[in-house]
Amino acid sequence: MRAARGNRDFSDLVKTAERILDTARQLFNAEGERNVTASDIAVELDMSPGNLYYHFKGKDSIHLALFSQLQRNLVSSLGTSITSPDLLADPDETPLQRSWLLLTVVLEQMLDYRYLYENPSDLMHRYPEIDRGFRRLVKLKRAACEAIAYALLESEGFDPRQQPPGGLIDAMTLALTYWLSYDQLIHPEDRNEVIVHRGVLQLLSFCAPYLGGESAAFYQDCERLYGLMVKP
Amino acid sequence: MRAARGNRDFSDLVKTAERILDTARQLFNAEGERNVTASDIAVELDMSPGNLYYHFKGKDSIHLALFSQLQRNLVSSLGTSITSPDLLADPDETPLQRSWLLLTVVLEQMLDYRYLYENPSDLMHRYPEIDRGFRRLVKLKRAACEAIAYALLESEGFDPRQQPPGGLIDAMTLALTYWLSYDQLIHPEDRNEVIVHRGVLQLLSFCAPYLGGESAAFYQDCERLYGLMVKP
DNA sequence: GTCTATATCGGGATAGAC
DNA sequence: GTCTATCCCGATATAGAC
Repeated sequence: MRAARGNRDFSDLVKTAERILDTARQLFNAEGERNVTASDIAVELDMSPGNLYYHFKGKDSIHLALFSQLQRNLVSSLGTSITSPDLLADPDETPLQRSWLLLTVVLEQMLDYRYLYENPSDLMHRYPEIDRGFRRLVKLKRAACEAIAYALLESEGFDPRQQPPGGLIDAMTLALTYWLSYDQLIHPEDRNEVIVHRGVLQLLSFCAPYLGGESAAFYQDCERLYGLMVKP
Repeated sequence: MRAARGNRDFSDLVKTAERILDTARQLFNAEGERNVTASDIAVELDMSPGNLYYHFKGKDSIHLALFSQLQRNLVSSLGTSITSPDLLADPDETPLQRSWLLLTVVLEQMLDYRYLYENPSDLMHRYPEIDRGFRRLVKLKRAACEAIAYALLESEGFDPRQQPPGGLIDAMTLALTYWLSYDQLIHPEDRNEVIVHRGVLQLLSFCAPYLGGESAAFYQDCERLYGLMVKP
């Protein structure tokens, strides 16, 4: 009985901290980070502000904790595509299909922390750690985009020693950083899945002019889907 | 003498209001909008907070005034490319050269109000007018990008009735909205002119795969310049 | 761990003198 | 038009009881 109680207390501690982070993240996404106060988070959790400060020393430590969550997620998903591109070379899948999957995962991870992408420079200005981390993440994204572009182009007979077309990598990285905000501007009402899907297609479309052959068929399917989704 | 005095007072009024807007804009750009208080602006102008409130009813009205400045500028520069594309058809210039000039002007105008582009959703959340206006501006940019893309592609024999390649217009609009923030992330130390120049080339590069012929030569020059600028 | 109460601070905004 | 003084409020943060 005593042991059980001890376990429960410990798991409660962990669970409370997690619940705080989760609720904070959702509020940030919904209301905009600057408009959410520590008390707002506490209220949403039916919890006193004092109690919240027991777990996290104010919004600052919440932000740092949330950011390292996102960082872990993205490093894990983006990292594999760069460090071990061969590992992903499943013979059952085309490079295009693998890219499609990777980009979908990354955009979905970003979606959970979208508040970070809506006002990046404000948060970067206030938290040097986030500043450094965000820049690192962009570099990581850039490397991943480069890997994807090379994989796609090589699969179409592009000479791997050649420079990729000018601006291609930056175009992809730019879109992989700001797509969520941009699409939200154009289609404020659309559901998240639609936004992610459009983003993936947008990303892949940058390589389209350089593709021909088998992958082109897959891409045609994508574009057809895209067209269907945009119209209504 | 009395008339002169009256004129001076009036021009002082105008000048003070202008000076406030100008200083506020520069502070916003330098420190980040959320980190600049009304007092900060007053201090920078060697002026009391009370006096500032005489001219503008707080940060709110400053923001609205600054935004309509930007809006006027962009509507004027972007508008002509859409409403009267023929007017710009100076026989001495290629469509590529005209596009280059237009995009340079637009990015420079944005640069003066870059704080708006660094944390757009925060400002949009707080000011409904800015929300509506910003979305309108994005639509306007999109229309201008479409006009540019059509002009470039048609000059290369592209069938005007055909749909432009999927994602091309959105790629350009995305870049024309977020380029300044993105390049700042990658090259924090670079001067503004370099950032603008790189942005223009990035924008034009989206149309590059579909170009061949005379304009391609001009574009080659651009890319050479681009390469020179990125290396050091 | 959780609560209530309270202290503190900074920015927004106004009043009234000059 | 401009200044000084002051008020107000909301958000952060802490103290101490339960």
